[in-house]
Amino acid sequence: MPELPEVEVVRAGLEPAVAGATVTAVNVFDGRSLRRHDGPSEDFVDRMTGARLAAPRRRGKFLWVPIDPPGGSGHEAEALVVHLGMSGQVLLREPDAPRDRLTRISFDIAHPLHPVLRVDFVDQRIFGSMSIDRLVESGDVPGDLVPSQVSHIARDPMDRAFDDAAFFAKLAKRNTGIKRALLDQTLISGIGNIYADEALWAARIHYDQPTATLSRPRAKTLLAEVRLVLGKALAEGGTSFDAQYLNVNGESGYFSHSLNAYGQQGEPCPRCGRLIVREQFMNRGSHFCPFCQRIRTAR
DNA sequence: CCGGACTCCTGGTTGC
DNA sequence: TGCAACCAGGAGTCCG
Repeated sequence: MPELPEVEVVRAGLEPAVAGATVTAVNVFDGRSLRRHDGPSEDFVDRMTGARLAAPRRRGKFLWVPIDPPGGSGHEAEALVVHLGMSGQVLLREPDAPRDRLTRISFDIAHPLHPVLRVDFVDQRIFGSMSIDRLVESGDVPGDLVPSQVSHIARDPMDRAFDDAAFFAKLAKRNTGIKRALLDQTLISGIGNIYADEALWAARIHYDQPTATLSRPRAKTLLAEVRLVLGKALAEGGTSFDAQYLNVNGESGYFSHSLNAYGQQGEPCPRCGRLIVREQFMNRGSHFCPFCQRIRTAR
């Protein structure tokens, strides 16, 4: 599932292609991908056609491209918001390249510095979406704008303005399990099931350890491991990235060959050799080492 | 505030 | 071989 590293790879790859480009045509093949757009498909097409695109931005798993609509000034700031959901991909293609069967939305873009390109939004399961949204003040950093539908999403741990101390304080006040907290995008964003399991394994913390009983040093270790695992994935996603084609979902985008816990049930724990277990938790799988990762009770 | 259930959805895999 | 059931889960909403 696309998590922070995969979305960041898309953002970075998209940037040189779309920043400064103009949308010359929009095709909506499946309106269900506009579920989060406030208006019909025609409205989306009308407002995107002719729009000038700025450099894409990201918070957590949300991606957006600020747009300058053809109308010009007087209009409030807007952005094309992209969420990849479970299976979304953004592909940059030559204008005449064949389309993926599961392409839901497609844009033709013209750029003053390079040839016309096509941007395809491919999404098998349609949990992802595109929408036009207005930009609002993020609230903590003046002048920092985010789409209104992203305003409740916390900053992600790779964000310079992420406040470690505030995160630890909120964590301590929560009355819940640590994995639930890691997956709560309003507390810390960008982490999904894969990297949650990986970071918890690295920090030797059980997924259901109550947040209130997690000592400050262990919480610090966990946040450091979160950043480490996201950073590694980012580096690997970056190396396999081909400037011509952005591929989000493919196995290549994930550093599946370096997973220690996720999907490793039945395999020996790389640290202690005991078998990794998979348990059902929060309607999904939780993978962990039952020896390295035990719930610690406060004494 | 918290957690569980439910919704969106389809391709690939499993099981009979 | 054929087909149906099952599984994957990000995020929002609703309810107890």
